[in-house]
Amino acid sequence: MKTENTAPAGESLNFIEEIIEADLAAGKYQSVLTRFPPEPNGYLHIGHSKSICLNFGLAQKYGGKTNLRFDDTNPVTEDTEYVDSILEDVRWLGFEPANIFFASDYFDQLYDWAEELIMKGRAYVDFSTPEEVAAQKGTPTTPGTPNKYRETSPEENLDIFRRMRAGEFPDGHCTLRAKIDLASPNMHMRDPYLYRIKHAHHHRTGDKWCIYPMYDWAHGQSDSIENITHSICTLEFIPHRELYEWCIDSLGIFPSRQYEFARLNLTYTVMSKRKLKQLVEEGHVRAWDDPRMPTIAGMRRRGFTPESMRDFATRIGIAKRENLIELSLLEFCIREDLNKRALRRFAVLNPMKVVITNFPEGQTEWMETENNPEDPEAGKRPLPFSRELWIEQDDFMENPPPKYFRLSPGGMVRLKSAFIIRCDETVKDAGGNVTALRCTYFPESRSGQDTSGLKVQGVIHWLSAEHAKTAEVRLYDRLFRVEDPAAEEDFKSAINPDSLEVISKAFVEPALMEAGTGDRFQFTRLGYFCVDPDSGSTGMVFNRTVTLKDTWAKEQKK
RNA sequence: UGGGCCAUGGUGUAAUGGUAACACAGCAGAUUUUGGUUCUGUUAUUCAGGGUUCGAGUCCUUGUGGCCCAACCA
Repeated sequence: MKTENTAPAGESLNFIEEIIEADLAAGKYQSVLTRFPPEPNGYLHIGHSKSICLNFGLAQKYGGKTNLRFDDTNPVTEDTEYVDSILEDVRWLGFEPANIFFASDYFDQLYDWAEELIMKGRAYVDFSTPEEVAAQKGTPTTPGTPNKYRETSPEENLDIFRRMRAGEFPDGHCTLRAKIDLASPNMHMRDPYLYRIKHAHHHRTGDKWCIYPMYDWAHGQSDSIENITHSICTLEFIPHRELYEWCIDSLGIFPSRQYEFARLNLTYTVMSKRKLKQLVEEGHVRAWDDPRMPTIAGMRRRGFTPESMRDFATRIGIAKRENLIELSLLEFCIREDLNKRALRRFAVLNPMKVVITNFPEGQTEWMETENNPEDPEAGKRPLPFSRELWIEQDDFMENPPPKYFRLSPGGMVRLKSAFIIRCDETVKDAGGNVTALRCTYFPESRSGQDTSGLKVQGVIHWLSAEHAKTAEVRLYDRLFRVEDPAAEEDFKSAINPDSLEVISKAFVEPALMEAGTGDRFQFTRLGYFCVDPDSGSTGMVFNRTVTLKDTWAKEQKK
């Protein structure tokens, strides 16, 4: 019993919570309104999960609300498939948006504001090519130079802009640019693009528009329209903040404010949508929801729980420092969650036949074993024991090293929840490989009523060969061989060729055949597994979510 | 070489001028019919120099290092 009495340490806040509490204390806002603004051009990944947990978590903590807003200003890369998956993923994580909006809901308003800006003399239509504009922008160390379009009158600009909207010009013919400061040390303030011409079909507005607003012209105003108080994004948007505020100030609208935190990086993982998309499209993984992918859909299929992902998000914290989180923390989170909840089942992945020579043929004796030692309420289940069994190949060694607790010639081991057996004889094939074991069991060593007086160090799992069913089991390993694949010259060269191992004929308890898609189990001594949606009439398929901690394997590597 | 952001154990995150802590990882041990779980112990931290102060991880200053910014992407 601990008697130490530490002072009631005040809860520590992350820097965004500090800002919010200061704003609330100052009466700046009555309540907190955040938003999660994904672009529907790919699937959400665990980095987005960090952002979702932050935005929704802040709102929950301070009695506010969070909108889901699809940032759909670029019709050529966006698709409703992604809209659907994003909404599903947000809800699966356990959050319900207060509103579901689209930046495209605001296209009319955004357009009107652009005309307003033109009439104020703060925007102009530019017919320069992208190359010309780049040259005119200068470099970070040299100021840009204005071109003739910068001096076009508001009236003429308005006329041309309206013709842009009317579809008079082809793609790329001209753009609308803000007239700010070509000498600004912030490159984003050197007359940024506001609108570009794209004769493209939009997933929501159809063919209504042939000009589309750029991110910088859409995002801050969208926040403002929704009265977002704290607009939270990642570090790379810091240079955009000045422009974000310029737009809002120029229009005199609700002053949403932007704050930036460091995105999540995970060891042995890539986290950019572009790279993830590449993995999918080039077939390095099967799909966006491949269980090896760090996408929310992939992790769900892999067997992660929403609870474990939220727990992970809180444990990694929020700060402005670049970070690279160790995968072991994620594994800890899912193991901790599943250890308490997952029912135990026996499965033998790499089978070795064991014949109990002193057990009668054709006879079955029923054992009983707990469903979850961490949860007595989970109850017990019967387990059939018979003359021929399957055990794991790893649980037998002909020439064992010191401290090997499992079965070896002449050695004894306990079959969990059943009997102690002794290995009397090995059966070998022509190549000298051990193919089966002939063992003796000790009837008086029955689990729970052991009067044998025998002591063994090892306990292994097993399955009655007569009763076992077969299933496919997919074992996953990290997708990359190096800690930071994104730092490689070519990240794909770091792909782990052994990230998937398929065991097409593993043995499992009969009870497992009734499991439904997504059900999670601990295969005793092996790891956590869940039922893959590929399961069906042709058989059950299990995905390994994560192994159990294995201090013996670690010892072996030394 | 313009501007911006950042710097605390191996990895993250706290400490809000007053004993550098928590988690993961590591190591050692106890318990265990999962080499799991649980429990105990333990290793290891303020980028560098200067300054202010009774006292600096924190404030000032000069460096150093890392990251970001010149897409008709977000």
